[in-house]
Amino acid sequence: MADEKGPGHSRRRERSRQAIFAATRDLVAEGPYEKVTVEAIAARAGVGKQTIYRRWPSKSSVVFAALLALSEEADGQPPALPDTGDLRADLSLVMRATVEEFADPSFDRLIRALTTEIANDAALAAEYREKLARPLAEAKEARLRSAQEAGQLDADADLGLVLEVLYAPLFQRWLHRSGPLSAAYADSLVDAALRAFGPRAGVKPPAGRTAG
Amino acid sequence: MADEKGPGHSRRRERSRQAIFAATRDLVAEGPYEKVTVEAIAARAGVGKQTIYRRWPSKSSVVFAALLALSEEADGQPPALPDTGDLRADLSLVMRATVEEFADPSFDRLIRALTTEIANDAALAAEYREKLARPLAEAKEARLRSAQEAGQLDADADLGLVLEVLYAPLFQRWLHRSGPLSAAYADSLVDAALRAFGPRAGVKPPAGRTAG
Amino acid sequence: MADEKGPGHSRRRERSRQAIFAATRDLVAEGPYEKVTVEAIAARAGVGKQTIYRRWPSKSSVVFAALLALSEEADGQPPALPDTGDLRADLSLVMRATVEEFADPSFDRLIRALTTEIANDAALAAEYREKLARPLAEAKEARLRSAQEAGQLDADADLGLVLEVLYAPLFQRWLHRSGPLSAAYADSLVDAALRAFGPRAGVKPPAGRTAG
Amino acid sequence: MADEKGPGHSRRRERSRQAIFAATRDLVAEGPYEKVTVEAIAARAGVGKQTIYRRWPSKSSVVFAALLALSEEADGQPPALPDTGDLRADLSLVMRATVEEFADPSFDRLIRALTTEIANDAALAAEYREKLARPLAEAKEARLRSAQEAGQLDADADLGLVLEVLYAPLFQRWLHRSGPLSAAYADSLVDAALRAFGPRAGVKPPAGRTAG
DNA sequence: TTCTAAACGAGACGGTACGTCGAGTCTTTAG
DNA sequence: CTAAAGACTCGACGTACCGTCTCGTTTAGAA
Repeated sequence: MADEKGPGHSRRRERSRQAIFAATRDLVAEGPYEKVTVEAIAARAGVGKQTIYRRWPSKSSVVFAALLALSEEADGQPPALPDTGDLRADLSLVMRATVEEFADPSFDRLIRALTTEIANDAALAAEYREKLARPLAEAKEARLRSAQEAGQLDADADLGLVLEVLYAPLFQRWLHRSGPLSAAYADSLVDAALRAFGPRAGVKPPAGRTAG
Repeated sequence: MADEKGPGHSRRRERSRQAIFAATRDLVAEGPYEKVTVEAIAARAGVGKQTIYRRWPSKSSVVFAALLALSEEADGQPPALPDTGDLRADLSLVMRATVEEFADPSFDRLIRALTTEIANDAALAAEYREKLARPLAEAKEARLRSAQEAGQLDADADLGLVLEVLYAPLFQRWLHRSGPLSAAYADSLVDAALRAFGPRAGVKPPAGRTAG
Repeated sequence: MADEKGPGHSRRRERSRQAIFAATRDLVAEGPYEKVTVEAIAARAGVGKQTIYRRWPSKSSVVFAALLALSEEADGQPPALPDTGDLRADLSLVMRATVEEFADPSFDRLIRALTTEIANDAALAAEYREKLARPLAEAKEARLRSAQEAGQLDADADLGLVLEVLYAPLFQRWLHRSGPLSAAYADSLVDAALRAFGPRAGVKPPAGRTAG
Repeated sequence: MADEKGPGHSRRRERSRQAIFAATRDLVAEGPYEKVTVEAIAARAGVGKQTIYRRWPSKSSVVFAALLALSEEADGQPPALPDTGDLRADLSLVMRATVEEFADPSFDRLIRALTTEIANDAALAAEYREKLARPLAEAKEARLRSAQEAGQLDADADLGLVLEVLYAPLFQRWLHRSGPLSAAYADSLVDAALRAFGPRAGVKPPAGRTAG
């Protein structure tokens, strides 16, 4: 599964790989996306263009791989969300953190680049879902499942849908710059989600709570 | 209201304008977005490149203008949503229609191009919100307000937020191809929105409905 | 002979004609020839492009006409060369004057432009010969004929050839910048021509000089 | 002597260089000079435009280099003129050959293009003198010097001037199309030059002929 | 003096070529 | 035997002019 190159050119290989990723990330974070060219990446990484094309088929792929690696570095362990038992508080915390991430210009540019590449390339989109979106979604769903089991969410709730109702409005506002991204906005989305998917009073009492 | 070009080779001007828009739309709808070049547009429109650059500063602008014009043609009158009095049914209808639009490959490519251009150009994004998104949002909010007045939505509901909860998940699924866009999905979003923003049972009974 | 325009918008016509010529000459004299464009001429002359194209078929023609007009202005009367009776002195004077003309940067650029246009356009070349070169050559030949009759040139000398031997080396040096254009050089050409075409000693004694 | 490019993709480089030169020469020889565009050269050579611009700064330079290369190919050895001992005959031969060259339409266009480029670009003119004109002039002067030593030319004659008197009239007639280029014309130039620069009878008897 | 028709200035138009840039490929040389 | 270096083909970029084509606007002469 690992790279496991027979001889030991591994060192060099890995060094240039990291240099390419770093250069890519810096360029994306720094400036306008049209300045992110393969030539600029190669130059900044101190690498030949062919060393890039040997490994990735297109600029999109490099950018994508660089951002993917970014999140993989951070995630030695799978991402986990806080679980204090207070679903509303935990969700609010996470949503507010997301809002703040989007406010960082570097992060903004990084994600905007990623989104742009993904939007027009179905293969990349699939890889994105597999390697980035899904693990994150699973971590989030885990927290929701815990809440569901604790009767804080409707037993029938589709947890994927809950996540969409929470995050998609945030994402869309950010992408289209169609409104302010504030803590209050984050909370209002948490409120809406909890109203939509919270326990339905009197109708479906949480399992195992029969003896009120 | 009309073009009313004071002086002008108005005929020619308008003809080439339409040709440019048509060519742009065709190219975007037909094929991969990287084939949509200013040269291709000019060639297909039977127009000099300069005629394009004289009017728009960038490819983004032309594409945007072409799609904008598309919607302006359709909208002699402001868009209006069905209002049968049955909010759930009306929303379901509209959401299902949206789902179907996204299923059309031409429309898909059109909107994907628009989204991509907008994502990386704040000025274009502003124009998009002003000229395309807002009128549509207002029409939708009008329908929701009618429902609110009829007590089918909570009186305190932020109608913009309701729209986001309805549409953003749909949009995100489509953009990221992260799940099927089906009628059932549309309905589940309507359900969620109505649970989140429907009248709060027993708390705020709809005005004037005391005598059931 | 004259333009014989049916009606007579002559004043305006003539004004713009002069403006075009002046603008053309200024542009040619000022700067690099590639900056001499029809658009630049029209702009500087305060004239529409069509006013130029209505009268001349190409940039070459305008430039040519402008320079032609320049020499026609000067030449109310046909050009005449000094005839003091001393052929060597007269030729030296004229050749030295030519050398000095070529030293003037404006004149240099003017003639260089003219030469360039003429070299690649046989029709223009014909017009040049007819309207500019021939009258000048005839004036010069007249002076030579006078000398011939005075026995200062061989009676059989081809006067056209004499002029070529005098002027062509000068012209070529100037065109190719292949050597200094000096008064001494002018004189050495006069010497050579006189040696080549002067009276052949003892063979054909000048008429009427029998009694030395 | 060789290009000696430190590193080098020499094979490819040389192949494309030759292709560019061939294409340029063909285009110049074939047709009107305004059809000789960098794009046309690149297309015909099967080469990217950038490969041309990487090596030469302007169309002029390419054309010049192509024609220069043409003459360098021919001249493995330095050019030499016939020396039969009979100066008049040798000059007549060479001048007549020149006249015939100018009669060839391809050669005519080639030289006309070269002349045009050179006339308006002092740097190119310098290179032309250095690399094309001078070697040729030196070969011709060598022949004249031989004649001078044999007493067939005046000992004081400026050989450069002799060449100018011989060739400049020919060149000018050709450039301006101001008269027929014939064998007779060539001979009349030889006659004139020999009269102008031949031994001055009785004044300076040729060296080494003391014992007349 | 008013009317009429040409020529006019202005400048947009369909084009061609410019010279530059970047994508992705290919080749050479150094390590 | 891989990687840096960088030249290569290709094709789009955005600009400059070409020569053509309307547009109103003078303007001079005829009515």
